[in-house]
Amino acid sequence: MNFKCTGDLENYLKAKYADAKIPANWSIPSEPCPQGMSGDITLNCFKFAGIFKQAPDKMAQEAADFLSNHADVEKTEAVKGFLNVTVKAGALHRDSAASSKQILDAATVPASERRAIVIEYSAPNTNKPQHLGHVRNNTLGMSLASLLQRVGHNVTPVNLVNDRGIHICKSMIAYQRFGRGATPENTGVKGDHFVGDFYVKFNNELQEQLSSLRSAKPELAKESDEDLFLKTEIGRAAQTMLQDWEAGDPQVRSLWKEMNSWVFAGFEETYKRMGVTFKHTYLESETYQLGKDIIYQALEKGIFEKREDGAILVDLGKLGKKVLLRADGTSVYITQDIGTTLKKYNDFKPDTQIWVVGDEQILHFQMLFAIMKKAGYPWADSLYHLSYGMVNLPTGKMKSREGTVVDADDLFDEMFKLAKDATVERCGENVPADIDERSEIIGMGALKFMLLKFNPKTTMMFDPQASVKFEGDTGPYVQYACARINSIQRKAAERGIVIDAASADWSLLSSPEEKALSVCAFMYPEVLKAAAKKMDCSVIVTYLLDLAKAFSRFYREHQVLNAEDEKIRNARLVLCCNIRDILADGLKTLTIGVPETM
RNA sequence: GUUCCGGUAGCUCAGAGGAUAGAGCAACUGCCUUCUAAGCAGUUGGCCGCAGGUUCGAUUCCUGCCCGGAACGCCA
Repeated sequence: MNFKCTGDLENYLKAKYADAKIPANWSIPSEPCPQGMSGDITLNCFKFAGIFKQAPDKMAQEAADFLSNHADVEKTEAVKGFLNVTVKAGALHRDSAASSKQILDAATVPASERRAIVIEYSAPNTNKPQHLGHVRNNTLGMSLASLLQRVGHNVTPVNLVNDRGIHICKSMIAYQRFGRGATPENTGVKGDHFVGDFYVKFNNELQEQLSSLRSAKPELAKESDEDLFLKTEIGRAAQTMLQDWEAGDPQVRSLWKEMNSWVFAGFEETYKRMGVTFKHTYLESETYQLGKDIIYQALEKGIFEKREDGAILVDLGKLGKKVLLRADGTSVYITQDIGTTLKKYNDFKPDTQIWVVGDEQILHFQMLFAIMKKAGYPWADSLYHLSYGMVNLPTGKMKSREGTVVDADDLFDEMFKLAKDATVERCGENVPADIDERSEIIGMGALKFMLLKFNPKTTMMFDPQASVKFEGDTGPYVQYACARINSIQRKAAERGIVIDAASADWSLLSSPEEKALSVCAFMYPEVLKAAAKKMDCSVIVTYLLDLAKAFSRFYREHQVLNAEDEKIRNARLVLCCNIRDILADGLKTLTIGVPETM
């Protein structure tokens, strides 16, 4: 999308400087004119004066000369290398917010740039329920998948559940000892929490055995918990169970299946509440064997090496050496990732694979990609780790030992309650029938929006106190702008007012607030595409706040339904509905809903 | 020790080789007989970690240093 006047300027410059080397798909980007400057849009001539071998200020002057004679332009003002352009209201709105469809359609990449993308996120362990860290992962993953899909890519979101390993055995051992036939059904406890409680019980018992061990054998007192793990009775029991699991012991497998099924049922509820869906869920228990196969094949080809003790490892040069299989042939963490990566490739033949995983695993993924490359998969170059920072609390890191872990389900409940309280307070006695649905949309919207506000790389601080506020730069602020427009539209319908986009007279909307609103709307396609390119939804969050703010200023200054006359009223109604469409599209892209009223 | 990420307003965070560095929160001041005050307007608040370098121009790029975080497991 472009303004007609700047498009004409482009053609003018191209014709005038016929021998200039103009980049393919070049166009003059229009930016909103900064506060305090006189103009609607700004052309930054520093950016393109070089193409025409002109000094920026001369370029700006030349563009000013051309544009000041353009039918759409009211006035120009060249300041150094910047050109501030005041566009006539009719042309400004016509080229921007006049059609939300045109704006929304422009927010897609050309067919030649569309890719098939597999994006893996969430990747929980099945030994305990999800917490705030997972919520950030889920939110980043689902929003990124949604964004990439929105701009035209073919996206396959997948989950990889870490459903085997020592951590699950810990919960299983504790259940065998302390479970007494309890189930999520007969206790009414959500399945993932139920299993997680036994994980805690295991650790409590382990701590007791560790301290008895340390007091019995003072020479061991200084050794770490990890080093002493196998010296405890319960630690050995867990280890034995893991070996039994790998050996396929039917009883162990049966308990494992049952406890995992409880966890899956619990996760399903959490996912449903967040709106998380996957095209496919991989289980580590089903992919680690493939990883082993790949490793043995590469070993035969001499790509990987076998150490004297039988362990298989690979030399990754700068990244160091990495063990891929232990001496006893059992797999390590990266083994299953090797298998899963190939399986995902075979299943979906993507152009690229993305992993949404925390930044503490940067080296892990560098190694994984290097291993895939070494193993001979040419597509290894297209693999991408979207790493994100941890979530801290005002008190510091979340620590399960100190009980500061913020549980996902609790958090959702809290956000819901806050939204509901706020809504009830506003409604007074007329509590609407859909209060619960509405509160869920607002509460979950506030949470997701807050998590997406930070760019993914940022180690962010989550302040539960501050998060309870739905004022300022929040999801509800943007939802509120939509709800107000919805309300206007409803009232227009009640009064029998027909909104006629085709006959809107845009020249009537010449106030600064109206023009700023349209200029901001104009930016939407570029914002979405830039966000997709950066794989960063915080770009969209910032933009939606800007657009909602522009609307709030407009709303304060101008009457819509009670406008001076019917023509102005109609144009403003069209403008408002189109802004609402963009806001709603942006929120939807972030997987955030919009309540009809607030 | 090596590598990576960060250091911008009291707090949480944007920004970006270019105009006067922004927003929210917090503090203070106004605005609800008018389409929803989850709102709007305003005031206060900045050696953009420090020192060099490149450039017409650096808070942004480069180098060094200081501070904070992370990774460097046959844990996941």
